[in-house]
Amino acid sequence: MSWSDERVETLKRMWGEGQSASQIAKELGGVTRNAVIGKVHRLGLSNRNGGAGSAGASAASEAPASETPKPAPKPAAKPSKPAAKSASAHPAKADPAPAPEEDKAEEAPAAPVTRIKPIIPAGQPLPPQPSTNEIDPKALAKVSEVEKKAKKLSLMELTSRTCKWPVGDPATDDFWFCGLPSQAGKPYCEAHVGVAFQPMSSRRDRRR
DNA sequence: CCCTGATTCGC
DNA sequence: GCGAATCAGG
Repeated sequence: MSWSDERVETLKRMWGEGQSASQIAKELGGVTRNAVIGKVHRLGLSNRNGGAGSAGASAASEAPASETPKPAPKPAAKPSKPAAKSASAHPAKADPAPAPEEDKAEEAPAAPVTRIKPIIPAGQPLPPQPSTNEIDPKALAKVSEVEKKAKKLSLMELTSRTCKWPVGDPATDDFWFCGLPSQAGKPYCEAHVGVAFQPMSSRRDRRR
């Protein structure tokens, strides 16, 4: 397999979308993630800058970017999920979130999305915006989505790499663990890691 | 343990 | 130029 123009294009696109090298390799087929990474480097787009031509030119100091101009209002999320405290306090409460349909440019088989979630106000292109953070709304939305396809594992079915996020009330029959694949040493899947580890900022105190 | 990207170096 | 092996995190 060689790096045909098309393949390189796909590589660039996916890399730009923030896809991991292994994902790209899998998509392209016939190459390993090493090959992908190697190519990425050779193309000089190892860093996620690439974009905006402006190659070379001054490369002295980087803008500190004190504040990201994000006009996106915060739709008072409804976080009932507990934030991992010190080293105890396990979350054990789940509220019947409506599970909004989050749709990306991924393969969406047949998702009758009737309700669109206008998180982004301005109707601009909105390319793969890295977004500094802003996990709250998104993370919560993802959790809701995730809980829909959670494997609902029982305690004994949990393995080293299954998400151990508890859902439901342990006192009822409606209790299970997420069970989705956790990634690295973390006890939770990506989505739950997102809510478990709050930036320690955000709502100082909750209204109650 | 699983994953990530980064780098090296023989080809 | 290519990519497996290796390195260095998480």
